[in-house]
Amino acid sequence: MAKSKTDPESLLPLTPAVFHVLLALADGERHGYSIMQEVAEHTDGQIKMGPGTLYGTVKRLLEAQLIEESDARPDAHLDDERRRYYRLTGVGEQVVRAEAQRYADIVALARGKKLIGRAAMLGLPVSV
Amino acid sequence: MAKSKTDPESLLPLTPAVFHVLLALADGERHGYSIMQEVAEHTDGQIKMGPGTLYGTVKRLLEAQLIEESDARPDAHLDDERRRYYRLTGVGEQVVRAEAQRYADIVALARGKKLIGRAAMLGLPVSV
DNA sequence: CTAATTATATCCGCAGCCGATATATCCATC
DNA sequence: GATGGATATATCGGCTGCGGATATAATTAG
Repeated sequence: MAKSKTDPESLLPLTPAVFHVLLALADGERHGYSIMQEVAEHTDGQIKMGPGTLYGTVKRLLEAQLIEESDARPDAHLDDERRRYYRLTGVGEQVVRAEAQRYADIVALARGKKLIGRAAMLGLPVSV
Repeated sequence: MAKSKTDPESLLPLTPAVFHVLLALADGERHGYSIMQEVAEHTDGQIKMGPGTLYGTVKRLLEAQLIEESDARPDAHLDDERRRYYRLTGVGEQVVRAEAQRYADIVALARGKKLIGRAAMLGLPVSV
């Protein structure tokens, strides 16, 4: 019995842009601009998400209730009023977990076909 | 110095459809229809690539010279004249390796954020 | 005070996914 | 040997959404 529209599995696969945004939010609240930076950082600058992609994606994620805006603000002297902070909802976390698992399955498949080595899958430096 | 247009890294990230096709060809020649079947099989039926996606993608991959048509035919009694077999080119293999590595990096990141466990990354069954 | 950076937001061209549709062959069954 | 369903390839067009360009304004650095 599918739980109506909030069934995590039914939302897969995510578009890469959506996945990257959810992934950036997986370890805590962030504002839009810092999501862009985090994505660029974690992909070594290979993927640079432009503002059109980011804010469009955020809008759709809010509508789908995978993320929600937070009203928590940092200390006044660190704050920037322009910022809008977002966090994962419960469903959002389930979805990003499910998608991460799907990615892991694909990586396992690629490993089975000898396209990459074991170290690569562990995300460890080769010599460990 | 980038090697003109055939620099593998510059083609990343691949669209999911392109990646799935290259992945299906990674362990040998296949014809179009069997690529569809392999994708459906390896994703547990979650992803079903329709003919529009498949043949459009194959066409673009041929133009980009990531795959090429093979004229090798199986034994006559196993053959089906309608089939068209494809295989990865050298560049195609480099590209699918690079993309698989990129996926592995993302999975490693997801693991760092505790979204999935270690077993999941190894592609092992999670002790049920 | 000025300029660059930070930060959010919208618009729109374009790529490409994906279901619908078409066509033809292969093969099992009657 | 006819009939039907599965196999196999191919094209078309709607639609989603990515992503660069553009706009605006507050913040920070110099």
